[in-house]
Amino acid sequence: MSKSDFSFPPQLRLRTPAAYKNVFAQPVKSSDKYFTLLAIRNQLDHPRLGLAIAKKVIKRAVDRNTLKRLARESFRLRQHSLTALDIVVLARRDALTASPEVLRQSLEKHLLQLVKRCDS
RNA sequence: AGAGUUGACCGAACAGUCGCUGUUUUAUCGAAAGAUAAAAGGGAGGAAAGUCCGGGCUCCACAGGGUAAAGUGCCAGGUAAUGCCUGGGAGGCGUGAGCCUACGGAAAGUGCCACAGAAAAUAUACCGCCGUAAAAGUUCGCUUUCGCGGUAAGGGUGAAAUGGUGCGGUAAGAGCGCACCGCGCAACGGGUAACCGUUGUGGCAGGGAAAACCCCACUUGGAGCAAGAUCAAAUAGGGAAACACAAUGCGUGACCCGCGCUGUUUCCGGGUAGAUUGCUUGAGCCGUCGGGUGACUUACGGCCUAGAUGAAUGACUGUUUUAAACAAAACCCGGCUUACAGGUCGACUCUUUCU
RNA sequence: UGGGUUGUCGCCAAGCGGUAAGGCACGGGGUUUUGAUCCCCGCAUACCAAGGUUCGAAUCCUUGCAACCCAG
Repeated sequence: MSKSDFSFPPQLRLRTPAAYKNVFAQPVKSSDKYFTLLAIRNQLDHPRLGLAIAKKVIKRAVDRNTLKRLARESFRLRQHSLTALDIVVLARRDALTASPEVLRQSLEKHLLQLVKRCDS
């Protein structure tokens, strides 16, 4: 966390299947009817974000992209309050019908909760 | 003014802040590969969709031929190619502009047409109609019954019944004859052709269905960028190329004929995870002048217009006819089909009114 | 992204152009002291959708919509 800006370079993303597998193995969970977030502590000095928006759950490509953007934006603006965590965001079916404002609040809440739980 | 027909186009715009992703330039670090920073400039569609067709590209197979299978189906042209497009013909719909059509062959063959009906395709004879032998009855006109023969006008069935209408003709009838229409054949004329017109002639024979099998003509090798290529930890063992070639057996990507293998010589790596590449300059776009009825196209000039890889276009604020539809590239093109708020322009038709 | 398969009552399913079997479930009745079993009756409700071919389509053709499988 050397930078003080809100950028979102490739280092802050999960990039390999192995990294995803690691998160899915023994995660700390936080979920509601819109999203399920999984997290695990990593060995780096910054958080990383992964997205798993299933085609089976969200049918249309436009909706999938919209949800991904929401999740990235939320992560980007919150990254300084997050510790060294690998986070994966899973979408659920109800996220399709919810408004962007509700989804954003949901994501913020989950991120804060994950930080609290991983610390404890 | 109203109601339509048709061709083409747009697909919220602008400004600011914070972010994402390629490209170029500069600077710093570095032996290099490259990394970081700054600036400039680029960054989803008309359908990017469905994957219904056609190609490019790549690998496999491949002398070539035959069979099968699949597709297409009026004619001509366009095109890289097509099941697409254009023009023409024929049939149908609409007052019209215009629109629609899987539109070859049913006398090459096989099969099918339930129920009903006499008969569903070699026509047949149930009720009728007509003639007539015999018998019975008789008011001597004829009637009835049962046979035989003729007939396809009428009846009823059915989705569909073996040319239609009229006149003649006949015992009753019948293309039996005639006229018109329809159909077939031939000649001539027009047209590249599909086809059209005119004349003559036959004398009516064989309904439907080929999106039943099929016949005829034409087309098609198989798989797909997760194709494939390069570098290359691990692991297992040989692998590759060239030349020659008889039999058996084996293999062979629809099948068969066919084809390949074994022997000799030469060379040395192999290929999983992963990385790089394929990856965007292309049957490209725009314009002008010619050619063509048109689809399209010759020549010339100009332009570079996404290339990601857990996968980029977003968020916030402000203004404007206001809360902006359908919808997201993943190798690339040409079509088709389907979805779509709202809007712009051109051409044409009909109705009403006015001049 | 590419390749392929399938859609028939609430569920499982048969159906080879001629008016949609069967089983389970469900409802009613009978048998039984009661229940199960068994028997009888019913189930107004089903061919994924829209066009086309045909006299007639669940079946043939075209287009679309869903669901599922495979490669990775």
